[in-house]
Amino acid sequence: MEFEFIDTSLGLDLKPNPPANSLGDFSPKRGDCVDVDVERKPSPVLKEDTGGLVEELRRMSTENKKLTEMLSSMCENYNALHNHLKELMRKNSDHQLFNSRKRKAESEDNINNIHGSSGNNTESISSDEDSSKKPRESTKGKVSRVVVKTEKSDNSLLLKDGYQWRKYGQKVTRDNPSPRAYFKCSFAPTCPVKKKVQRSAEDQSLLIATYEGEHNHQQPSPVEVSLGFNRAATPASVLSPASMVSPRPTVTLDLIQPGLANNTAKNSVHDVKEKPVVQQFLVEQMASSLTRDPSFTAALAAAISGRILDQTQIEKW
DNA sequence: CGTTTTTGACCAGCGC
DNA sequence: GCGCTGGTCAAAAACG
Repeated sequence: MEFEFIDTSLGLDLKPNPPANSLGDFSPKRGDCVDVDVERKPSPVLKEDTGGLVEELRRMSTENKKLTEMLSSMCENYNALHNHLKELMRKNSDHQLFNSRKRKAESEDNINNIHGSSGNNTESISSDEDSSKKPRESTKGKVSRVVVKTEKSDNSLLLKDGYQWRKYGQKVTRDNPSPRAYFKCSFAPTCPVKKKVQRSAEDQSLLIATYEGEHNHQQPSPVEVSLGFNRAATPASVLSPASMVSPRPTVTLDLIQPGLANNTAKNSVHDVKEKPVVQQFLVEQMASSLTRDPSFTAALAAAISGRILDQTQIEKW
């Protein structure tokens, strides 16, 4: 599985005939705006026919500029969020609290919490308060807990983390009124990894996922996930398939930056295994919220149609 | 029609 | 041994 960037594009090719200047660097410049020179002299023959078109072109050009400004504003917000995220992750790595609250002589062995936090969706390290497990479970592989902040309205216990899970049980536990869901990794038949997901008793918006064992296979690629390898994903958390379908280089967020998950140099862009799940959550959440925003999609559609129209007009001239 | 989810039943560990 | 509890199984239902 080799991908360096998480493609959050909406799967829309904004450039029927892509110019040299690509949007790929996610830093929109004023120059990206299609500044159609509507003042340039049309031929006398076309003058009458194109009067209305020129008017429309002018309007679309204005609209285009407006959209570019919106995009710039969005980029600024994104950068601010990104910085905030980095700040939070740095704090989290400083506050790795491992509680030794354990029942009886049960010696906890494999608690590996290497997940960070993100702006909207928050994953954080937590003590293993669930260690009141049967001895047979403590002999299994690694146990890690992830806390994910979800929307209040999202009541599902389904959690998209890049793997394919099959739910095999649900139980209401004594210490928490919220039911606990049990999942097995179903991407590989022999994968022993299990996951328990339960809402926090204190904060219903927090989903606590407990992972047991290690995957004996690679993480499914986004394409595989989009093709239905992750059907357990809830509609509220799943990324719009449109963002996965475009093979062309569109707007791409490079969220994988050294030191984002931990500060070691080995956490390079190419090291997919080290990539924390949280980054996918963040990207998916951002893309999801964007695609769910009717005003954004409407503006996007207007921009696309404007560009296409611009393109055809330029070609005609 | 194959896969996934739901849900009641069952099992095993633990405390009394 | 009994009851409680967490975890798993498996048949039925739901879904795509």
